[in-house]
Amino acid sequence: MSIADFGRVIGHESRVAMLQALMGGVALSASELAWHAGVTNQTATSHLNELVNAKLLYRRKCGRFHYYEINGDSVASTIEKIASGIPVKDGRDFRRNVKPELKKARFCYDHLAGELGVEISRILVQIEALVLYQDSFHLPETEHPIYRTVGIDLSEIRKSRRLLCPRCVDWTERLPHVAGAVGAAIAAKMVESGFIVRSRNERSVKITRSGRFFLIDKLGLSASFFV
Amino acid sequence: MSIADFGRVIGHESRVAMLQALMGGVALSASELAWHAGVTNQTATSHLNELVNAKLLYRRKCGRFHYYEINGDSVASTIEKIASGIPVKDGRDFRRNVKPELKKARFCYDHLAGELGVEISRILVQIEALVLYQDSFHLPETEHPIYRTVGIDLSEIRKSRRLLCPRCVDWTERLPHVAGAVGAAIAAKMVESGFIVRSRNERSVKITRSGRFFLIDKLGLSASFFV
DNA sequence: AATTTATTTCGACGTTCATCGAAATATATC
DNA sequence: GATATATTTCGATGAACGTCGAAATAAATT
Repeated sequence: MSIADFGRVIGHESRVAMLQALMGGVALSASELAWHAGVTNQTATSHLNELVNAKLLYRRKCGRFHYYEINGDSVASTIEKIASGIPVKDGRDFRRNVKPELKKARFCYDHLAGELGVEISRILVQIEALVLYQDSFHLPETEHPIYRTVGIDLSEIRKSRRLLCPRCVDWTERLPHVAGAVGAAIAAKMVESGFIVRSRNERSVKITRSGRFFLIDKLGLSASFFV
Repeated sequence: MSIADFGRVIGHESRVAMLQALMGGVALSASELAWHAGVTNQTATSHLNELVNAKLLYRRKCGRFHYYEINGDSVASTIEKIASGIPVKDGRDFRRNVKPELKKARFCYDHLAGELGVEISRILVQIEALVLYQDSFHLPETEHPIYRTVGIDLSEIRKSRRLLCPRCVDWTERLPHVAGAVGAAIAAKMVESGFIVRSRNERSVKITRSGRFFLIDKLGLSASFFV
């Protein structure tokens, strides 16, 4: 593949957003990547086909889910080199301009991101309801009771062909939050229980009063988190 | 500049051809780069403006000549990283498919390239009519008599605002040949003297019988060069 | 078997990009 | 001053690209 072909493939924000979402070796599904790129699934399919044909991404099917990952270290390091080596017009840290409500808590496709997503993930690891092993989340062999407390039946979730708990890198916090079936189940159950509500712009999330109580009392979040 | 912007800028063969012609730190003029890219000067101007705006190239004027060079080591190393790190569809060495007559001797804009261009440059360095210093050609302080022998008046050429003897990297030989005012003068004088003639396709060059005599007798090329 | 979810295919539409002929401008040379 | 060379500007043209609605396909779930 020539330099020009490579340039052409990465020369669009949608494809770059997908690549960046996958940096760090995680696998994400087509719909999740469509969300990250801010396009419809049809457009995402078109872009993903190009990335796979260019051998930048690797695709594997798992039931009806199509998972994509970066195709090797050399691709990742090339993207990193471009990101770090090219002259910038504007060196400002884009994170300074994130709306506070998006930074605090928001949906990332169908799971939680932002400070809330990161903090929940961190606490689940701390109480050993999740294991962070070699930069990836895993469920422990013995089911932690917190899932029942929240109303999540892990044995049912385990039956899914969807990845259970891939690590999603938070673009505002630059720390990981849990995605996949477990991440989605946590988010769905919190909506169902009235602990969080989606805001009108469908991205940011408001934590309700009962949600605040639940997060402090049951999950052990610090009260200072809500200041 | 974002990854996508960078990708878009290098995502066309014409701009990549210009960047590649400039790898190694040489400076080439707009018309020379148009030639390398295989486009008209108007098209080249458009592309060069983009490369300069993206801060990949640096432009400086010298009289009516506009010279371009790679804008720093980080740009060069990023391009090299892309060239070496990306997955290739077809690993064949493209040089295998070069027509023999193009490989042997051809014009590169207005100076000689191919085996002939490289060999003439090598011999000029050997007899100290050119100095290869820090990967660049230079004229020696004392004018070498070979130029008068060929019919070239260096004192007149020195008056030109054009670069005298930049190093042009031969894409078939991967060795340098001399470009600029000196390179052009050598080629022009050899045409004028009937030592070489342009072929009908305007790229390859045929060495005439008298040219062969001249190159062996006056410049010291080995007879085996013409086998 | 019916319904739902994930993804792809199809086709239309609008935008972006790269090209060059003609003409103009800037910088020499004669 | 006239002419030549290097380069740019202008405008038109055609190709390439990215989008999504509608519909279809594949793999679940009910």
